[in-house]
Amino acid sequence: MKIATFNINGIKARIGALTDWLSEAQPDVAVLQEIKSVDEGFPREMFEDMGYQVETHGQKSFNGVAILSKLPLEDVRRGLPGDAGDEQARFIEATVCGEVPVRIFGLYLPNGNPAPGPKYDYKLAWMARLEDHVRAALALEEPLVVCGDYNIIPQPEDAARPDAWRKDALFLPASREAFRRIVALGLTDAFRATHPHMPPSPPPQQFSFWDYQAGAWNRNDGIRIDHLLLSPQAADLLRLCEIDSDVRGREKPSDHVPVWIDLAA
DNA sequence: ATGCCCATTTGCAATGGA
Repeated sequence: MKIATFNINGIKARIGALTDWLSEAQPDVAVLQEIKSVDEGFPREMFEDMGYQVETHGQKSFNGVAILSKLPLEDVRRGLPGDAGDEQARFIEATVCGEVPVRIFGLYLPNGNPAPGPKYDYKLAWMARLEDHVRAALALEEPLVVCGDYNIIPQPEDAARPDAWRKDALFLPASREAFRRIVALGLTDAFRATHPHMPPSPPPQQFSFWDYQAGAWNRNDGIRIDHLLLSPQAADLLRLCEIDSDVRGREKPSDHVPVWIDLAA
């Protein structure tokens, strides 16, 4: 089962790039962030015609998440529990009914800049809610994939220029601590698990985001902020995790690229 | 040190992104 996460930065602007990538990559499940569309505005028929079931949780102009799946989806839920007053569309979950059922959490974690400030407080509060929700899901001891745009640079090796991010909400110590607390519940970073750091020959750096500005892509000035975290039962099925970096060099690209796993399920 | 670019908006300048 191939499961991909992809921040598309606007569905209207990305219809061509997304359908091209889906056609060639053929993921069973595509978890999307920043659709920047209300549910009624999402071109669902286009993806249904490609064989996908389409579940969206959108809002006007900003944010918005979706799950496209070639396998049946069950128990679709929208919104991150823990704050009934939170109106930002940043979370969707569903169970993919393959040979082995896999629960998928699709998230678009708040950016949090500028830090400190109310936006940063919202980011940390959102992460605390995510931690609670993941803890409860892990208690079921089933295959679970918690994936999306985390807006977190976990380690210095996940940025081309880590010093440039020291005071940014994506790399502040409190942000990374909150991320580590979630991982420490018992999740495995699929990319790190399949691309282990083995000094003195570390693997080449790979990123999932390059800013549109200042020729970041051409200079490979990127960061790795899109992650797939796996429960132990999902990690047991992990075969492969790769980043489709070449997508960033195409026409009208998103500033993020797809990251995907292959599970033996 | 600052801005660079891109997407969206009951749009034509402002906001959010990271």
